[in-house]
Amino acid sequence: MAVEVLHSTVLEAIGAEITAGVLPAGAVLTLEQLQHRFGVSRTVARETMRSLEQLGLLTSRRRVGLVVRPSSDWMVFDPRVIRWRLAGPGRLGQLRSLTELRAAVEPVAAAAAARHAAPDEVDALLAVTARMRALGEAGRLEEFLAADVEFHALLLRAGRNEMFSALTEVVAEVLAGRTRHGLMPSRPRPEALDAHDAVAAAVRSRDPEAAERAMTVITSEIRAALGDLH
Amino acid sequence: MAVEVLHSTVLEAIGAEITAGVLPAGAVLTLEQLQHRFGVSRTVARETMRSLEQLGLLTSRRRVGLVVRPSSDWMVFDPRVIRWRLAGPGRLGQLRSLTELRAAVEPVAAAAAARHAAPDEVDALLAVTARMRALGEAGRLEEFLAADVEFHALLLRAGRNEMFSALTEVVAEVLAGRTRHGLMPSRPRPEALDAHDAVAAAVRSRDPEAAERAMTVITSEIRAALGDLH
DNA sequence: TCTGCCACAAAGATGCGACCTTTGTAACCC
DNA sequence: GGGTTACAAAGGTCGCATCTTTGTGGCAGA
Repeated sequence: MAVEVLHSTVLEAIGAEITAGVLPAGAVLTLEQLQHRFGVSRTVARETMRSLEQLGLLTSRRRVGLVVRPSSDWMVFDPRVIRWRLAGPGRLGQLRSLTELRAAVEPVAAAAAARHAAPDEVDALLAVTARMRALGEAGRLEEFLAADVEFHALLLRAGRNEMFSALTEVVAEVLAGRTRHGLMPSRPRPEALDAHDAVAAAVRSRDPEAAERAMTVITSEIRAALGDLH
Repeated sequence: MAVEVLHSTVLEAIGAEITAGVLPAGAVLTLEQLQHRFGVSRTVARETMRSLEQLGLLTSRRRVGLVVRPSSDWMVFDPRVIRWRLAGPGRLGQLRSLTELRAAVEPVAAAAAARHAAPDEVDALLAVTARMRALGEAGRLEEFLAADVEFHALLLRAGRNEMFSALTEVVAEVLAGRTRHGLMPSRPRPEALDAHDAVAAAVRSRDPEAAERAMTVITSEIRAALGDLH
């Protein structure tokens, strides 16, 4: 029997319920409820509670129980929270927020990459853009997505800023969520492919301003695709 | 006796040690060690482990123990991790990363605020800038810091983007860290005060571009103060 | 001697039930 | 009516027991 995933099972269930709004802010749970509902021991219930507490989804108060916190307190940068929200009803709003964040960070990260990327990172970047073009033109969306994620991950890491690097998972979730929820054209637009090439080229020629501009093209296009008011 | 902070006591201790590098990546702890070292029960040790695991500071593996993870896996957006790192040896590097992040996000957030701020938020923003000026010119750094934090918090929230809002704590930690670690002038520079006023004014007149420009002045000044190469 | 398989033990994962501490609340007294 | 007190509910901590996984060393065979 898969005895070991108990904690994460409960965590996933409750986490999804809270982020989806099934358990609204102010709702109260108790450890005992968790124990009975999932048939787990107090130990597991407590660990789950701690996890949820860390994610800002609830607070535990003596004599009261586990109180669900308002969404403004959630740790929205946590990949799990992002995944839950992208899977729930607030999907579009979440995608919009994340896209706006990307639009802010990625151009600056691209500029940083142009300054700090190591030679092998530049090579990798160029290789990925070539792969993206091939896969994109072939209409192999699944693999294109993977290459796209790799491109942005490489770029974020190349900037030598741990905060930017940490956004890799966020960007990956956004890209995957966009594809999964049918917000992508059946075939990547040539302009998008060109823009990715331009970013890689700017990084190779160590031109931060050009990298920033090229990345802005990508992000603003995505914003437009989401129907952002701008 | 304050019996209830056990969990957070252990968490703070181990978290600080890992982020400070006292416990390097690959170091191994066991639950039993934690129990003995802090005189706590297995329950508390386990909850602490889960917390640290969530923060990406370690992973637990059967038959091995609790293995410290490399810094690239840490959840560097978590306020606790940020605080620990700002208190440890990596302080300056951390401050630089965070500042670069702010430089990327805050101008865009300011533009968003100019688009979406509610009237009472505009009022609050103007009130805070006035307060900042008064406190700054009076040299009351402690209270100035609080007002500064409030200014940026208001602005980030006014943009109606939960991801930006979530960075409030990050910015607060940076500002507090800067003051605490003596990286602030004994009296805020007039240019900085003017720039804050300009941001608030741009938000009031609903001018996103002006807000973005004014905020860029603030962030690039801070970057310069940190000796960033740009 | 080298290779591969197996048994053992270490350490986490889960479960139980007990007792302690805090704190909301309602009954009670002035 | 207001303040005080006693009760109980729910989390906080503890210790121990059992189960499961998995690294490792030893033994056997080639």
